[in-house]
Amino acid sequence: MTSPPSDQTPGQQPGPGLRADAERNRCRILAAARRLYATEGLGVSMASVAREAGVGKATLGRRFATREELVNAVFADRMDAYADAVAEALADPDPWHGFIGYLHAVCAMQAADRGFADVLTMTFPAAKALEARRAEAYERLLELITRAKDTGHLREDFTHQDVVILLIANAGVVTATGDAAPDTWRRLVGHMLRSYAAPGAPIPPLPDAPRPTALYRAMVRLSQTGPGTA
Amino acid sequence: MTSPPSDQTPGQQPGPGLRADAERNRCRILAAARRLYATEGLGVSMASVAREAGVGKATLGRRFATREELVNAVFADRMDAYADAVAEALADPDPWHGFIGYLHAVCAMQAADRGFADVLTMTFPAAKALEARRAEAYERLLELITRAKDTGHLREDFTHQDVVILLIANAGVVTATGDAAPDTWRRLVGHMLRSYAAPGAPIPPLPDAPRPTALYRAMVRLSQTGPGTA
DNA sequence: ACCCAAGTGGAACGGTCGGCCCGTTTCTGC
DNA sequence: GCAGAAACGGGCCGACCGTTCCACTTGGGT
Repeated sequence: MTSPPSDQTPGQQPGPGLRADAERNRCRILAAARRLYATEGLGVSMASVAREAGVGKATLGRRFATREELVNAVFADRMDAYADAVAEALADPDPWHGFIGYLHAVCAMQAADRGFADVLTMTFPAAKALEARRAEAYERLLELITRAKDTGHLREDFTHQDVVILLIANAGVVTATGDAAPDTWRRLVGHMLRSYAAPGAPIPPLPDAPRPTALYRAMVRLSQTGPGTA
Repeated sequence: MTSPPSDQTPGQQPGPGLRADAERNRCRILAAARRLYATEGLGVSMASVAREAGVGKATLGRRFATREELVNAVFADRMDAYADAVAEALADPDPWHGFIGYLHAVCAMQAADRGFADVLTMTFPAAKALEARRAEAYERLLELITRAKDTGHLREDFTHQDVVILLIANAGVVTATGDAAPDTWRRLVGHMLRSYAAPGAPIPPLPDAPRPTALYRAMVRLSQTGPGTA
Protein backbone atom coordinates (compact mmCIF):
# COMPACT_ATOMS: atom_id res chain seq x y z
CA MET A 1 0.00 0.00 0.00
CA THR A 2 1.48 3.33 -0.97
CA SER A 3 -1.05 5.50 0.74
CA PRO A 4 -0.95 4.84 4.48
CA PRO A 5 -4.13 3.03 5.53
CA SER A 6 -5.00 5.93 7.86
CA ASP A 7 -7.00 4.57 10.76
CA GLN A 8 -9.78 2.42 9.21
CA THR A 9 -11.60 0.92 12.16
CA PRO A 10 -11.39 -2.76 11.26
CA GLY A 11 -14.50 -4.31 9.82
CA GLN A 12 -16.72 -1.35 10.52
CA GLN A 13 -16.72 1.02 7.58
CA PRO A 14 -17.38 -0.01 3.98
CA GLY A 15 -13.98 -1.28 2.99
CA PRO A 16 -11.31 1.27 2.37
CA GLY A 17 -7.76 0.40 1.48
CA LEU A 18 -8.77 -2.98 0.12
CA ARG A 19 -7.32 -4.35 -3.04
CA ALA A 20 -9.72 -4.27 -5.98
CA ASP A 21 -10.36 -8.01 -6.08
CA ALA A 22 -10.73 -8.12 -2.32
CA GLU A 23 -13.33 -5.40 -2.44
CA ARG A 24 -15.13 -7.28 -5.19
CA ASN A 25 -15.23 -10.42 -3.06
CA ARG A 26 -16.43 -8.37 -0.12
CA CYS A 27 -19.39 -7.24 -2.17
CA ARG A 28 -20.13 -10.74 -3.37
CA ILE A 29 -20.12 -11.91 0.23
CA LEU A 30 -22.42 -9.12 1.32
CA ALA A 31 -24.80 -9.82 -1.54
CA ALA A 32 -24.84 -13.53 -0.78
CA ALA A 33 -25.38 -12.95 2.92
CA ARG A 34 -28.14 -10.46 2.21
CA ARG A 35 -29.85 -13.01 -0.02
CA LEU A 36 -29.54 -15.88 2.46
CA TYR A 37 -30.43 -13.85 5.52
CA ALA A 38 -33.53 -12.43 3.86
CA THR A 39 -35.00 -15.81 3.05
CA GLU A 40 -33.60 -18.08 5.75
CA GLY A 41 -33.14 -15.63 8.59
CA LEU A 42 -29.95 -15.12 10.56
CA GLY A 43 -28.50 -18.39 11.69
CA VAL A 44 -27.40 -19.68 8.30
CA SER A 45 -23.92 -21.09 8.63
CA MET A 46 -20.91 -19.03 7.67
CA ALA A 47 -19.92 -21.89 5.40
CA SER A 48 -23.21 -21.53 3.51
CA VAL A 49 -22.59 -17.85 2.99
CA ALA A 50 -19.12 -18.58 1.64
CA ARG A 51 -20.52 -21.25 -0.67
CA GLU A 52 -23.31 -18.97 -1.89
CA ALA A 53 -20.81 -16.19 -2.49
CA GLY A 54 -18.48 -18.50 -4.36
CA VAL A 55 -15.50 -17.72 -2.17
CA GLY A 56 -13.44 -19.85 0.16
CA LYS A 57 -14.29 -20.13 3.81
CA ALA A 58 -11.01 -18.47 4.67
CA THR A 59 -11.84 -15.40 2.60
CA LEU A 60 -15.11 -14.97 4.44
CA GLY A 61 -13.40 -15.36 7.79
CA ARG A 62 -10.69 -12.89 6.83
CA ARG A 63 -13.18 -10.24 5.84
CA PHE A 64 -15.70 -10.87 8.62
CA ALA A 65 -14.20 -12.67 11.56
CA THR A 66 -17.48 -13.16 13.42
CA ARG A 67 -21.11 -13.48 12.50
CA GLU A 68 -21.84 -10.21 14.27
CA GLU A 69 -19.44 -8.37 12.01
CA LEU A 70 -21.12 -9.75 8.92
CA VAL A 71 -24.59 -8.96 10.19
CA ASN A 72 -23.45 -5.49 11.07
CA ALA A 73 -22.22 -4.85 7.56
CA VAL A 74 -25.18 -6.47 5.82
CA PHE A 75 -27.88 -4.59 7.67
CA ALA A 76 -26.21 -1.20 7.96
CA ASP A 77 -28.22 0.23 5.09
CA ARG A 78 -31.42 -1.38 6.21
CA MET A 79 -30.99 0.22 9.61
CA ASP A 80 -30.73 3.51 7.76
CA ALA A 81 -34.09 2.80 6.20
CA TYR A 82 -35.38 1.94 9.65
CA ALA A 83 -34.20 5.23 11.10
CA ASP A 84 -35.66 7.01 8.09
CA ALA A 85 -39.03 5.45 8.79
CA VAL A 86 -39.16 7.18 12.15
CA ALA A 87 -38.02 10.46 10.65
CA GLU A 88 -40.70 10.20 8.01
CA ALA A 89 -43.31 9.51 10.67
CA LEU A 90 -42.14 12.55 12.60
CA ALA A 91 -42.51 14.65 9.47
CA ASP A 92 -46.18 13.71 9.19
CA PRO A 93 -48.34 16.65 10.27
CA ASP A 94 -50.63 14.18 12.05
CA PRO A 95 -48.46 12.36 14.62
CA TRP A 96 -51.06 9.65 15.14
CA HIS A 97 -51.20 8.97 11.44
CA GLY A 98 -47.43 9.02 11.35
CA PHE A 99 -47.29 6.58 14.24
CA ILE A 100 -49.57 4.14 12.46
CA GLY A 101 -47.53 4.45 9.31
CA TYR A 102 -44.33 3.88 11.24
CA LEU A 103 -45.54 0.65 12.85
CA HIS A 104 -46.82 -0.61 9.55
CA ALA A 105 -43.62 0.26 7.71
CA VAL A 106 -41.33 -1.35 10.27
CA CYS A 107 -43.36 -4.53 10.49
CA ALA A 108 -43.50 -4.69 6.73
CA MET A 109 -39.72 -4.46 6.68
CA GLN A 110 -39.60 -7.38 9.07
CA ALA A 111 -41.94 -9.38 6.88
CA ALA A 112 -39.89 -8.64 3.79
CA ASP A 113 -36.60 -9.73 5.34
CA ARG A 114 -36.48 -12.43 7.98
CA GLY A 115 -32.93 -11.51 8.83
CA PHE A 116 -33.92 -7.95 9.52
CA ALA A 117 -36.77 -9.17 11.70
CA ASP A 118 -34.21 -10.95 13.82
CA VAL A 119 -31.89 -7.96 13.87
CA LEU A 120 -34.61 -5.68 15.21
CA THR A 121 -35.38 -8.02 18.10
CA MET A 122 -31.84 -8.39 19.30
CA THR A 123 -28.98 -6.07 20.00
CA PHE A 124 -25.36 -6.62 19.04
CA PRO A 125 -23.24 -4.71 21.51
CA ALA A 126 -20.21 -5.24 19.28
CA ALA A 127 -21.90 -3.88 16.16
CA LYS A 128 -21.30 -0.18 16.66
CA ALA A 129 -22.75 1.01 13.38
CA LEU A 130 -26.00 -0.86 13.91
CA GLU A 131 -26.37 0.21 17.53
CA ALA A 132 -25.74 3.85 16.69
CA ARG A 133 -28.57 3.80 14.17
CA ARG A 134 -30.78 1.99 16.61
CA ALA A 135 -30.15 4.56 19.35
CA GLU A 136 -30.81 7.35 16.92
CA ALA A 137 -34.09 5.83 15.81
CA TYR A 138 -34.98 5.17 19.42
CA GLU A 139 -34.67 8.83 20.43
CA ARG A 140 -36.87 9.90 17.56
CA LEU A 141 -39.36 7.18 18.39
CA LEU A 142 -39.78 8.54 21.91
CA GLU A 143 -40.55 11.93 20.44
CA LEU A 144 -43.05 10.41 18.01
CA ILE A 145 -44.82 8.60 20.84
CA THR A 146 -45.04 11.78 22.91
CA ARG A 147 -46.54 13.70 20.04
CA ALA A 148 -48.96 10.91 19.21
CA LYS A 149 -50.15 10.85 22.79
CA ASP A 150 -50.65 14.61 22.68
CA THR A 151 -53.17 14.17 19.90
CA GLY A 152 -55.25 12.09 22.30
CA HIS A 153 -55.44 9.25 19.80
CA LEU A 154 -52.65 7.17 21.33
CA ARG A 155 -53.58 5.81 24.73
CA GLU A 156 -51.78 7.16 27.76
CA ASP A 157 -50.90 3.64 28.95
CA PHE A 158 -48.88 2.98 25.82
CA THR A 159 -45.16 2.75 26.46
CA HIS A 160 -42.16 2.57 24.18
CA GLN A 161 -41.59 -0.98 25.41
CA ASP A 162 -44.80 -1.86 23.59
CA VAL A 163 -43.03 -1.16 20.32
CA VAL A 164 -40.29 -3.62 21.21
CA ILE A 165 -42.86 -6.20 22.24
CA LEU A 166 -44.70 -5.75 18.96
CA LEU A 167 -41.48 -6.16 17.01
CA ILE A 168 -40.63 -9.33 18.90
CA ALA A 169 -44.12 -10.74 18.44
CA ASN A 170 -44.13 -9.78 14.78
CA ALA A 171 -40.73 -11.37 14.26
CA GLY A 172 -42.13 -14.56 15.71
CA VAL A 173 -45.16 -14.47 13.45
CA VAL A 174 -43.14 -13.68 10.36
CA THR A 175 -40.65 -16.43 11.11
CA ALA A 176 -43.34 -18.97 11.87
CA THR A 177 -45.68 -18.26 8.98
CA GLY A 178 -42.99 -17.60 6.40
CA ASP A 179 -44.33 -17.73 2.88
CA ALA A 180 -47.06 -20.20 3.80
CA ALA A 181 -49.25 -17.41 5.20
CA PRO A 182 -47.33 -14.27 4.36
CA ASP A 183 -50.01 -11.76 5.37
CA THR A 184 -50.56 -12.99 8.89
CA TRP A 185 -48.50 -10.17 10.36
CA ARG A 186 -50.96 -7.57 9.06
CA ARG A 187 -53.67 -9.05 11.21
CA LEU A 188 -51.42 -9.00 14.26
CA VAL A 189 -50.45 -5.38 13.74
CA GLY A 190 -54.09 -4.47 13.14
CA HIS A 191 -55.09 -5.94 16.47
CA MET A 192 -52.25 -4.30 18.36
CA LEU A 193 -53.07 -0.95 16.80
CA ARG A 194 -56.67 -1.28 17.90
CA SER A 195 -55.45 -1.77 21.44
CA TYR A 196 -53.06 1.17 21.26
CA ALA A 197 -55.75 3.51 19.96
CA ALA A 198 -57.75 5.60 22.37
CA PRO A 199 -61.52 5.35 21.97
CA GLY A 200 -62.62 7.29 18.94
CA ALA A 201 -59.19 7.43 17.36
CA PRO A 202 -59.19 6.81 13.63
CA ILE A 203 -57.64 3.46 12.77
CA PRO A 204 -57.40 1.57 9.49
CA PRO A 205 -59.78 -1.37 9.09
CA LEU A 206 -58.65 -4.68 10.54
CA PRO A 207 -57.11 -6.77 7.75
CA ASP A 208 -58.71 -10.11 7.09
CA ALA A 209 -57.27 -13.10 8.88
CA PRO A 210 -55.34 -15.56 6.69
CA ARG A 211 -57.19 -18.63 5.48
CA PRO A 212 -57.15 -21.47 8.02
CA THR A 213 -55.54 -23.76 5.48
CA ALA A 214 -52.70 -21.30 5.01
CA LEU A 215 -52.07 -21.17 8.74
CA TYR A 216 -52.17 -24.95 8.89
CA ARG A 217 -49.60 -25.18 6.14
CA ALA A 218 -47.38 -22.80 8.09
CA MET A 219 -47.62 -24.99 11.16
CA VAL A 220 -46.74 -28.13 9.25
CA ARG A 221 -43.83 -26.35 7.61
CA LEU A 222 -42.61 -25.32 11.06
CA SER A 223 -42.69 -28.86 12.38
CA GLN A 224 -40.61 -30.01 9.44
CA THR A 225 -38.08 -27.22 9.53
CA GLY A 226 -37.64 -27.68 13.24
CA PRO A 227 -38.49 -25.09 15.86
CA GLY A 228 -35.26 -23.31 16.57
CA THR A 229 -33.77 -24.18 13.23
CA ALA A 230 -35.62 -21.31 11.62
CA MET B 1 -43.31 -62.93 26.92
CA THR B 2 -45.95 -65.37 27.99
CA SER B 3 -48.96 -63.19 27.39
CA PRO B 4 -49.20 -62.27 23.72
CA PRO B 5 -48.36 -58.58 23.24
CA SER B 6 -51.88 -57.96 21.92
CA ASP B 7 -51.74 -55.13 19.41
CA GLN B 8 -49.78 -52.26 21.08
CA THR B 9 -49.68 -49.57 18.43
CA PRO B 10 -45.94 -48.95 18.28
CA GLY B 11 -44.65 -45.87 20.06
CA GLN B 12 -48.07 -44.42 20.74
CA GLN B 13 -49.38 -45.62 24.06
CA PRO B 14 -47.43 -45.42 27.34
CA GLY B 15 -45.24 -48.45 27.08
CA PRO B 16 -46.92 -51.81 27.46
CA GLY B 17 -45.10 -55.07 27.14
CA LEU B 18 -41.78 -53.49 27.97
CA ARG B 19 -39.37 -55.16 30.31
CA ALA B 20 -39.12 -53.55 33.74
CA ASP B 21 -35.73 -51.95 33.20
CA ALA B 22 -36.68 -50.79 29.73
CA GLU B 23 -39.77 -49.12 31.11
CA ARG B 24 -37.64 -47.47 33.78
CA ASN B 25 -35.31 -46.07 31.13
CA ARG B 26 -38.27 -44.92 29.14
CA CYS B 27 -39.42 -42.86 32.11
CA ARG B 28 -35.98 -41.43 32.69
CA ILE B 29 -35.86 -40.37 29.05
CA LEU B 30 -39.27 -38.77 29.24
CA ALA B 31 -38.34 -36.92 32.43
CA ALA B 32 -35.08 -35.70 30.95
CA ALA B 33 -36.75 -34.59 27.73
CA ARG B 34 -39.48 -32.82 29.65
CA ARG B 35 -36.86 -30.98 31.67
CA LEU B 36 -34.78 -29.96 28.66
CA TYR B 37 -37.71 -29.06 26.44
CA ALA B 38 -39.25 -26.89 29.13
CA THR B 39 -36.18 -24.75 29.57
CA GLU B 40 -34.49 -24.86 26.18
CA GLY B 41 -37.46 -25.41 23.91
CA LEU B 42 -37.79 -28.13 21.31
CA GLY B 43 -34.72 -28.35 19.17
CA VAL B 44 -32.35 -29.70 21.78
CA SER B 45 -30.38 -32.52 20.23
CA MET B 46 -31.39 -36.10 20.76
CA ALA B 47 -27.88 -36.70 22.02
CA SER B 48 -28.42 -34.11 24.77
CA VAL B 49 -31.59 -35.84 25.87
CA ALA B 50 -29.79 -39.17 26.06
CA ARG B 51 -26.95 -37.60 28.03
CA GLU B 52 -29.35 -35.86 30.41
CA ALA B 53 -31.26 -39.10 30.89
CA GLY B 54 -28.07 -41.03 31.51
CA VAL B 55 -28.76 -43.59 28.80
CA GLY B 56 -26.95 -44.45 25.62
CA LYS B 57 -27.90 -42.80 22.38
CA ALA B 58 -28.95 -46.15 21.00
CA THR B 59 -31.43 -46.68 23.81
CA LEU B 60 -33.06 -43.37 23.07
CA GLY B 61 -33.26 -44.14 19.39
CA ARG B 62 -34.72 -47.57 20.06
CA ARG B 63 -37.48 -46.18 22.25
CA PHE B 64 -38.21 -43.06 20.19
CA ALA B 65 -37.00 -43.35 16.64
CA THR B 66 -37.76 -39.76 15.68
CA ARG B 67 -38.00 -36.46 17.46
CA GLU B 68 -41.71 -36.33 16.70
CA GLU B 69 -42.29 -39.55 18.59
CA LEU B 70 -40.51 -38.23 21.64
CA VAL B 71 -42.35 -34.93 21.52
CA ASN B 72 -45.60 -36.79 21.13
CA ALA B 73 -44.96 -38.83 24.26
CA VAL B 74 -43.61 -35.96 26.32
CA PHE B 75 -46.45 -33.55 25.67
CA ALA B 76 -49.36 -35.97 25.68
CA ASP B 77 -50.38 -35.05 29.21
CA ARG B 78 -49.83 -31.38 28.65
CA MET B 79 -52.14 -31.53 25.67
CA ASP B 80 -54.68 -33.03 28.02
CA ALA B 81 -54.31 -29.99 30.24
CA TYR B 82 -54.71 -27.84 27.15
CA ALA B 83 -57.93 -29.55 26.15
CA ASP B 84 -59.11 -29.26 29.73
CA ALA B 85 -58.54 -25.52 29.65
CA VAL B 86 -61.10 -25.18 26.87
CA ALA B 87 -63.52 -27.44 28.67
CA GLU B 88 -63.17 -25.40 31.81
CA ALA B 89 -63.76 -22.20 29.86
CA LEU B 90 -66.89 -23.72 28.35
CA ALA B 91 -68.12 -24.56 31.83
CA ASP B 92 -67.94 -20.92 32.88
CA PRO B 93 -71.45 -19.47 33.03
CA ASP B 94 -70.07 -16.28 31.47
CA PRO B 95 -68.59 -17.31 28.10
CA TRP B 96 -66.72 -14.01 27.73
CA HIS B 97 -65.12 -14.46 31.11
CA GLY B 98 -64.34 -18.04 30.22
CA PHE B 99 -62.81 -16.93 26.94
CA ILE B 100 -60.52 -14.48 28.71
CA GLY B 101 -59.52 -17.14 31.20
CA TYR B 102 -58.82 -19.60 28.41
CA LEU B 103 -56.49 -17.27 26.53
CA HIS B 104 -54.69 -16.41 29.72
CA ALA B 105 -54.35 -20.02 30.79
CA VAL B 106 -53.03 -21.23 27.46
CA CYS B 107 -50.53 -18.41 27.11
CA ALA B 108 -49.41 -19.03 30.67
CA MET B 109 -48.80 -22.65 29.76
CA GLN B 110 -46.68 -21.48 26.87
CA ALA B 111 -44.71 -19.19 29.13
CA ALA B 112 -44.16 -21.97 31.66
CA ASP B 113 -42.84 -24.44 29.11
CA ARG B 114 -41.01 -23.27 26.04
CA GLY B 115 -41.32 -26.66 24.49
CA PHE B 116 -45.07 -26.58 24.83
CA ALA B 117 -45.10 -23.12 23.29
CA ASP B 118 -43.45 -24.62 20.25
CA VAL B 119 -45.80 -27.59 20.20
CA LEU B 120 -48.86 -25.36 20.12
CA THR B 121 -47.59 -23.42 17.13
CA MET B 122 -46.81 -26.40 14.99
CA THR B 123 -48.59 -29.55 14.01
CA PHE B 124 -47.04 -32.99 13.84
CA PRO B 125 -49.07 -35.01 11.37
CA ALA B 126 -47.34 -38.17 12.58
CA ALA B 127 -48.12 -37.61 16.26
CA LYS B 128 -51.60 -39.04 16.38
CA ALA B 129 -52.16 -38.68 20.11
CA LEU B 130 -51.23 -35.02 20.06
CA GLU B 131 -53.26 -34.22 16.98
CA ALA B 132 -56.32 -35.95 18.35
CA ARG B 133 -56.21 -33.79 21.46
CA ARG B 134 -55.63 -30.73 19.37
CA ALA B 135 -58.61 -31.45 17.16
CA GLU B 136 -60.77 -32.09 20.20
CA ALA B 137 -59.72 -28.80 21.81
CA TYR B 138 -60.26 -27.07 18.50
CA GLU B 139 -63.88 -28.14 18.23
CA ARG B 140 -64.59 -26.95 21.73
CA LEU B 141 -62.81 -23.69 21.04
CA LEU B 142 -65.11 -22.95 18.12
CA GLU B 143 -68.07 -23.44 20.42
CA LEU B 144 -66.52 -21.17 23.04
CA ILE B 145 -65.94 -18.44 20.49
CA THR B 146 -69.51 -18.66 19.25
CA ARG B 147 -70.90 -18.36 22.75
CA ALA B 148 -68.55 -15.48 23.61
CA LYS B 149 -69.69 -13.62 20.52
CA ASP B 150 -73.29 -14.17 21.55
CA THR B 151 -72.69 -12.26 24.74
CA GLY B 152 -71.81 -9.26 22.61
CA HIS B 153 -68.51 -8.82 24.40
CA LEU B 154 -66.36 -10.58 21.80
CA ARG B 155 -66.20 -8.64 18.58
CA GLU B 156 -67.87 -10.06 15.50
CA ASP B 157 -64.71 -9.68 13.43
CA PHE B 158 -62.84 -12.07 15.71
CA THR B 159 -61.99 -15.38 14.07
CA HIS B 160 -60.60 -18.61 15.37
CA GLN B 161 -57.47 -17.95 13.34
CA ASP B 162 -56.81 -15.08 15.71
CA VAL B 163 -56.24 -17.61 18.46
CA VAL B 164 -53.58 -19.35 16.39
CA ILE B 165 -51.98 -16.03 15.57
CA LEU B 166 -51.92 -15.09 19.23
CA LEU B 167 -50.34 -18.41 20.14
CA ILE B 168 -47.68 -17.98 17.48
CA ALA B 169 -46.96 -14.41 18.54
CA ASN B 170 -46.89 -15.41 22.18
CA ALA B 171 -44.54 -18.28 21.46
CA GLY B 172 -42.21 -15.84 19.79
CA VAL B 173 -42.34 -13.47 22.75
CA VAL B 174 -41.84 -16.22 25.29
CA THR B 175 -38.93 -17.66 23.35
CA ALA B 176 -37.30 -14.30 22.83
CA THR B 177 -37.69 -12.89 26.31
CA GLY B 178 -37.06 -16.12 28.19
CA ASP B 179 -36.28 -15.56 31.82
CA ALA B 180 -34.77 -12.15 31.17
CA ALA B 181 -38.21 -10.53 31.00
CA PRO B 182 -40.57 -13.36 31.93
CA ASP B 183 -43.76 -11.29 32.21
CA THR B 184 -43.63 -9.72 28.79
CA TRP B 185 -46.24 -12.10 27.43
CA ARG B 186 -48.87 -10.75 29.84
CA ARG B 187 -48.62 -7.35 28.25
CA LEU B 188 -49.01 -8.86 24.78
CA VAL B 189 -52.06 -10.86 25.77
CA GLY B 190 -53.52 -7.80 27.48
CA HIS B 191 -53.24 -5.78 24.31
CA MET B 192 -54.69 -8.49 22.12
CA LEU B 193 -57.59 -8.94 24.48
CA ARG B 194 -58.33 -5.24 24.34
CA SER B 195 -58.57 -5.51 20.59
CA TYR B 196 -60.79 -8.59 20.73
CA ALA B 197 -63.20 -6.95 23.15
CA ALA B 198 -66.24 -5.13 21.85
CA PRO B 199 -66.69 -1.60 23.16
CA GLY B 200 -67.95 -1.73 26.72
CA ALA B 201 -66.93 -5.31 27.32
CA PRO B 202 -65.36 -5.91 30.71
CA ILE B 203 -61.64 -6.63 30.42
CA PRO B 204 -58.95 -7.04 33.05
CA PRO B 205 -56.57 -4.10 33.45
CA LEU B 206 -53.60 -3.99 31.10
CA PRO B 207 -50.57 -5.45 32.89
CA ASP B 208 -47.57 -3.18 33.24
CA ALA B 209 -44.92 -3.39 30.57
CA PRO B 210 -41.63 -4.98 31.60
CA ARG B 211 -38.81 -2.65 32.61
CA PRO B 212 -36.81 -1.44 29.60
CA THR B 213 -33.65 -2.86 31.12
CA ALA B 214 -35.24 -6.29 31.31
CA LEU B 215 -36.21 -6.14 27.65
CA TYR B 216 -32.73 -4.99 26.76
CA ARG B 217 -31.23 -7.92 28.62
CA ALA B 218 -33.52 -10.25 26.69
CA MET B 219 -32.33 -8.78 23.40
CA VAL B 220 -28.68 -9.18 24.32
CA ARG B 221 -29.29 -12.74 25.44
CA LEU B 222 -30.90 -13.44 22.08
CA SER B 223 -27.94 -12.15 20.14
CA GLN B 224 -25.64 -14.40 22.11
CA THR B 225 -27.78 -17.51 21.92
CA GLY B 226 -28.24 -17.04 18.23
CA PRO B 227 -31.56 -16.37 16.55
CA GLY B 228 -32.81 -19.73 15.41
CA THR B 229 -30.73 -21.64 17.89
CA ALA B 230 -33.31 -20.96 20.60
C1' DA C 1 -31.05 -72.17 39.51
C1' DC C 2 -30.93 -71.78 34.67
C1' DC C 3 -31.14 -70.01 30.20
C1' DC C 4 -32.63 -67.24 26.30
C1' DA C 5 -34.27 -63.26 24.58
C1' DA C 6 -34.90 -58.49 25.50
C1' DG C 7 -32.28 -54.73 26.47
C1' DT C 8 -28.14 -52.04 26.97
C1' DG C 9 -24.23 -48.81 26.07
C1' DG C 10 -20.21 -47.91 23.55
C1' DA C 11 -17.83 -47.62 19.09
C1' DA C 12 -17.70 -46.57 14.45
C1' DC C 13 -19.33 -43.89 10.53
C1' DG C 14 -20.93 -40.12 7.50
C1' DG C 15 -22.29 -35.38 7.62
C1' DT C 16 -21.91 -30.39 8.87
C1' DC C 17 -19.83 -26.65 11.07
C1' DG C 18 -16.30 -23.25 12.53
C1' DG C 19 -11.36 -22.11 12.99
C1' DC C 20 -6.66 -22.31 11.35
C1' DC C 21 -2.66 -22.90 8.42
C1' DC C 22 -0.13 -22.83 4.12
C1' DG C 23 1.01 -23.19 -0.82
C1' DT C 24 -0.59 -20.66 -4.77
C1' DT C 25 -2.58 -17.01 -7.48
C1' DT C 26 -3.20 -12.25 -8.69
C1' DC C 27 -3.12 -7.40 -8.11
C1' DT C 28 -0.48 -3.05 -8.16
C1' DG C 29 3.17 0.32 -7.76
C1' DC C 30 7.38 0.97 -9.79
C1' DG D 1 7.09 -6.22 -17.28
C1' DC D 2 8.57 -7.31 -12.61
C1' DA D 3 8.70 -8.15 -7.94
C1' DG D 4 6.69 -8.36 -3.67
C1' DA D 5 2.96 -8.19 -0.99
C1' DA D 6 -1.87 -8.87 -0.55
C1' DA D 7 -5.39 -11.96 -1.13
C1' DC D 8 -7.13 -16.44 -2.27
C1' DG D 9 -8.98 -21.19 -1.54
C1' DG D 10 -8.45 -25.79 -0.32
C1' DG D 11 -7.29 -28.82 3.24
C1' DC D 12 -6.96 -30.24 7.90
C1' DC D 13 -8.48 -30.43 12.69
C1' DG D 14 -11.71 -30.90 16.60
C1' DA D 15 -16.59 -30.86 17.95
C1' DC D 16 -21.23 -32.27 17.59
C1' DC D 17 -25.12 -34.74 15.69
C1' DG D 18 -27.80 -38.81 14.25
C1' DT D 19 -27.59 -43.61 12.75
C1' DT D 20 -26.16 -48.34 12.84
C1' DC D 21 -23.89 -52.30 14.50
C1' DC D 22 -22.28 -55.48 18.02
C1' DA D 23 -20.62 -57.74 22.14
C1' DC D 24 -22.13 -57.75 26.76
C1' DT D 25 -25.57 -57.58 30.66
C1' DT D 26 -29.77 -58.47 32.83
C1' DG D 27 -34.56 -59.66 33.52
C1' DG D 28 -37.95 -63.09 34.24
C1' DG D 29 -40.38 -67.36 33.02
C1' DT D 30 -39.85 -72.24 33.94
